[in-house]
Amino acid sequence: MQDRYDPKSIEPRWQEHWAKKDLFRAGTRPGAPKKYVLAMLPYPSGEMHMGHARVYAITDVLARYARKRGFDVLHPFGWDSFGLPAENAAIKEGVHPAVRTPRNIASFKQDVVSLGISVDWSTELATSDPAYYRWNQWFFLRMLERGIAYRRRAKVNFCPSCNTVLANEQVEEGRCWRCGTVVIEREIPEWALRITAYADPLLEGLKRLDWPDRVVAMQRNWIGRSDGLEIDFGIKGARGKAFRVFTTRADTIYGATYVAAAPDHPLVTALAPAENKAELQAFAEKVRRAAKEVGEGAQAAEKLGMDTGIRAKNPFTGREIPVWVANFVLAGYGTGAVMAVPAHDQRDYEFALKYGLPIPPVVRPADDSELPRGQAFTDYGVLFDSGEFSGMPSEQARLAIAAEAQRRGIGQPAVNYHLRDWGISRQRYWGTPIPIVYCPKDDPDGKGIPVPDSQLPVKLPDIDVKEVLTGKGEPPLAKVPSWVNTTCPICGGPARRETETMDTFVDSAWYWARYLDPHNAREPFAREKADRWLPVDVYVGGPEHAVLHLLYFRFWTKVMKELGLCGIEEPAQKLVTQGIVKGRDGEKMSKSKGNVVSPREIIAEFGADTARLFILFAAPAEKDMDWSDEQVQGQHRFLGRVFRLVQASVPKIASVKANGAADDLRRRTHKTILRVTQQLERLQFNTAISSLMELSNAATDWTGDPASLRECLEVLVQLLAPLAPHIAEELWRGLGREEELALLHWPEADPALVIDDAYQIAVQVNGKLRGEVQVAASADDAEIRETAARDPKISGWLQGKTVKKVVVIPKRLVNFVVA
RNA sequence: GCCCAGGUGGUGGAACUGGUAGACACACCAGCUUGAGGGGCUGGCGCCUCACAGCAUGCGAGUUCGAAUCUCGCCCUGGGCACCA
Repeated sequence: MQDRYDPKSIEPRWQEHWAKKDLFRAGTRPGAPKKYVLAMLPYPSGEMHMGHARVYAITDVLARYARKRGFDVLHPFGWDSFGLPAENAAIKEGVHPAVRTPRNIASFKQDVVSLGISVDWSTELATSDPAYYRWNQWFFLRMLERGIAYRRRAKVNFCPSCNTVLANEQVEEGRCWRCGTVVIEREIPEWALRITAYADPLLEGLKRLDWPDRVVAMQRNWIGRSDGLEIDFGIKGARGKAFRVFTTRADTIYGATYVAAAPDHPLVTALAPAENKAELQAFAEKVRRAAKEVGEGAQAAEKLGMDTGIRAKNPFTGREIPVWVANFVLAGYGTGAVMAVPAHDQRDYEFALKYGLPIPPVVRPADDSELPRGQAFTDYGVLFDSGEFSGMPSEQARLAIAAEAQRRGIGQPAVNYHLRDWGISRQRYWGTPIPIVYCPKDDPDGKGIPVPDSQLPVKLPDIDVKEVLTGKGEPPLAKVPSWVNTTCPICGGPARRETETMDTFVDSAWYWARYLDPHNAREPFAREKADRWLPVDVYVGGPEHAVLHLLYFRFWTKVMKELGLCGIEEPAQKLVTQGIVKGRDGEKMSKSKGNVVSPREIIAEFGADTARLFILFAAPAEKDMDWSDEQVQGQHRFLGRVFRLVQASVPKIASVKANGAADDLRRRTHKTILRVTQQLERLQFNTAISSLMELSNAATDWTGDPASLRECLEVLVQLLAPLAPHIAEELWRGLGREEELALLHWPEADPALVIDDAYQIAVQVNGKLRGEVQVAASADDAEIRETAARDPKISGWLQGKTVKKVVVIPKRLVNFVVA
């Protein structure tokens, strides 16, 4: 043991020891229960940042703790190495992504190692490796066979800066999630995955997960299921034609005074009187342009509309009502047309007010209060002026009216979702090629012909970076004729490859399953391994993925189950979303603010153990935290104190043997085992560290039996091991122990020592604290009451009063209620 | 507007299923240590008080012997969604 706490010399030594002995390899305890601890797949930037350090500190404590609890632990690592940053850097600097990426990985990996993270590196994978992405292609082909993957021509979100299409989930307030550029709408053919077919299972599965409420709520909102009725509003002078509308408030149908359709609704274009057509077209064009320009804050836009001249019939009142086009009706949701009930829908109300349309109320509040003035009454209530349904409560009327519509054959129950299918085509180079070819002979419509499995992987071609990665024009792969031009798998004639690549969220949708079997060349992973290791027990990562990655990876799991690859419905049982680490100024760390604190710098200065302890101590895992240099030093001082404590104690305790004394220090020691165990189980790392500080303080003050001190220090080091593993190893050997600390079984609390034989209990008079008394654990209520009443401080408060009631809570308090 | 999370000392944060609010740290103050540059040790530290008492967990009610914790109403902060019919 060295004479001074010097992490710089201790830490690399133990990191080397762990690696040499291969201590963190999964699958080495076949009979033991498994634990799969997973950190979200990082993009390999050249250097780890504090957010990463926080994630890995958390997963590492859990992995190390689980190993010491006897679990067979899988704590894997890999790289999300496809993606835009590498490609953009290539455009700027001319360095091929395939050159830059391995350099970045090596550098990042060194950071992970130097933080002391107990990774099983035999699992390591990189998504840009053809051995990995061939299985993306394989999954795509399986989905194609099942109709889950399909080609569509749709309006898509296009980021002009990233020069690519984005999925719905990748647009935030009308802007690109990555670069913040306002997204524009384009109509481009693309490949999409039918995630909407899984909307209900995705919704259902949320109920059984141990995930943070906010993430569950976000997913639920994102999926956005709404239950309602689709019903036809017949059109005057057009027999058999009708505006089909979707409503969740069928109970208000007697108040529907007009139909509002999306400006480009096909029936409007088809049926509007000739004299209105030009104007309608101009209106539609105007709305389209506004939508494009505004992008965000769309609700602020003024409601605009135009009477189409078409007349429809309200199927319940039988009255003729006008059909308007309105800028607030979305072509892509529901049926692209709504029945407008101005008295009971705020949007319809504002619109009706503006254009002078009637606003007849048909639902009144259930409590007989007045209908609100100047706005719509949108709550459920009781129907009136609604024919045979008058007097019915809304909840009931919704169903009754739907049933009647169904009976008359003009409507049926319908469900709508906010969730859209996942468009995965990207007009970029550094991603998985979509395994499709187009043959003019066998595929004249350009639907796409799947590349046969035997030809997978379709590898990315090597390219001249300057020529191909220009950031402009058609997709980069289209500029590589030698790659684009291929032969048709059906006729063998000339054909062209699909030149777009897959969204990188495909890569991260299933990497966690590939970790189980990263070198399997026959299948994505073996079923038996899936059965052993899945689902992930604890998944740790940033909350920013609440509706991106975390939705896609749930979807992918359901598909994998359908394909028989695994038996699980949900990929991760427990999710921890760690808070962000802010800079010294309390602002989010960013290069432009110049407030970035790098883990490298902290490890170099104070060591990995200090960095880990600080990160874990500063705040509960899910909360944001501010960087504080003072607190970092505090943790460094704590480790220094523990180091000196052990060092100074060694001569005193070297030769003592345990003697089973039940003194204060031993009690404390065993209570601490119990508490820290519970705290780690609950992921309360900050209080676990406080408990260790308390124990260390108690040991420092101890002047009693050296045997108790020895046990205390050994336990202290054991409990510290998952949190600050390097110093723990060093001290463990310093105490003369030779076992592999990282695998050595977690200490157990002696039940006899965690129960005290006397307690300090609080004494209250009328609920106010008036004193404390010491009572034996064996004392019954009457004895406790007596002892408390006799206490001089208390008796003063009781003097001359009548005791009406006494509440005794064993081990805690006595409360005298007096008058 | 809707949905989530959260408001506790100078600061980060503790407080088991309602039971001694402020653990553990940081900062600060006083003292000790004559190798003062992020060193070690001892003590103090919610507010108001010399003390006793009193007041304190965003605000206001309520339930209870007893509320940071439960209920209702409001305010504020952070995050998400947002013309979704």
